[in-house]
Amino acid sequence: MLDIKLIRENPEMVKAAMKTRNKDMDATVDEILEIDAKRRELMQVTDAMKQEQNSASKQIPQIKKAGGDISEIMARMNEIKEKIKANDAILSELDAKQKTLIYEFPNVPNPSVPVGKDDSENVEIRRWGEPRKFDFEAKAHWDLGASLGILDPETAAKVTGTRFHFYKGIGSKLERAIINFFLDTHTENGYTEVFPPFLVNRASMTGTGQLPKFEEDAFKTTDDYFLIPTAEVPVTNMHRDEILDGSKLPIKYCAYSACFRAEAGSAGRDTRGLIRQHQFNKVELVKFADPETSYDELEKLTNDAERVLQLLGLPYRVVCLSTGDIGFSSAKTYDIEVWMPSYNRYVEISSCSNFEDFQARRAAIRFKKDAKSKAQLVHTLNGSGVAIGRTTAAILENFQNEDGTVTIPEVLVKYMGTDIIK
RNA sequence: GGAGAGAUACCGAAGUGGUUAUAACGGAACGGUCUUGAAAACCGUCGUAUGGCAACAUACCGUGGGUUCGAAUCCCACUCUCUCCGCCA
Repeated sequence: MLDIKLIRENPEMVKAAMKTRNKDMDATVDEILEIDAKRRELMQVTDAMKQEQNSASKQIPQIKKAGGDISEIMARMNEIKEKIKANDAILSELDAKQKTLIYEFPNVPNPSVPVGKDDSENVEIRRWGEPRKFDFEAKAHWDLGASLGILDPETAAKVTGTRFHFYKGIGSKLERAIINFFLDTHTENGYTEVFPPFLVNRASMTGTGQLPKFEEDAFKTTDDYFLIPTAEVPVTNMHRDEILDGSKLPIKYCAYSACFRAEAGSAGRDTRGLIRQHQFNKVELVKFADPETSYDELEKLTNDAERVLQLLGLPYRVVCLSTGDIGFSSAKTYDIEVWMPSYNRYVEISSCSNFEDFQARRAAIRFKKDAKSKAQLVHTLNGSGVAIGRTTAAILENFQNEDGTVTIPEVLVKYMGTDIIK
């Protein structure tokens, strides 16, 4: 969430920033400011009454002890008591209203983000590898999955529903091999591996920005636990309400998790294959960084995610999302897109973002530069490193052979115990 | 699932209706004295948020309500943690 002081002091800047996101938030900004002014005014009046109440409460026992008359003071206290109660009720109402508005208010994009109306104005930063030219008719991964007997959406549809998969045999092993390869690569690169809970509470979902605005996108259990849409949620919230040691920054985690997404509003899109599932696997990278270096850390994090694709030999490109396409909580996002022959285009496989202090303010994640300095908000970053299901799809499609077999990338052979799927 | 104990600041912990909750006491941390240096000892400092130009004020004892002129303390509800028993991958 944004700092109320930022909105208070730079309302026009905030309004303009929201317009670059194609969001006219002028009325909301004005409403927030109006509530803020009312709140502060009432707060001053009420605090003064509380002050009177506090000092009177100290005098009462002394007057009583001295045998004085307290009836007059008591009458005044009774009067004040009611007023304070009434004011506090209004104040908490104003607070709640303001909180709702601010919690549902998007982040301000970083000035380096290209201004654009939607994904068509994202800016390509670099490409790696060459999309393969097939001298035979290349199959989509769902067809390969069926012919090789390793992907089974039909049984999953019976057991659960659409947008779920059974992986079978060597296919299941491939998914597992990719997870292990990614975790090994990132831990060798200085990330601490964590295995998080896949269910989190409401406070955690609020901390990273999924709630309250996007509740319909989340799966919720009967006990008010939410299935995580990404490991970003449990891992970032590990340090919720904490003050971190500045000398330990940046803190870097990698985590495997299953991810659960309702995919509300994407009916009819990517209905075949592994691209858009209600449950998918992902290895996530999360960083807690000093604000002074967080944008360097974003570049490094993106490179770290790219590295696993390079090692696999999968062609990809990196795009910087325009203001019209970046997510609610993000200040800047790079998407990594892998070449997917069946789509004949690059498809998102990772999203690397700097949230600046947007999540840290919600989740109260701070750090002290050293023992003497005041606690300040950290910058949080994360990126997929990378999505597993889409990697499986990309491997099947990019490394397929004319006879319907699939060649396993060199780096995965030791995890697979074979160099071919047939 | 049954029984019990607990939640106070960075950590431990005292406080059971007012008159020291910034909060006793101990430790950690920070500054200093001493020392060639370190340790020890001694002295000092050592919460957060909000509002206010400031002086300062207010709020915060797991969370939310209630009683009271006044609540960490009394009442109600809830959450979480720990111990024992049962069950269980």
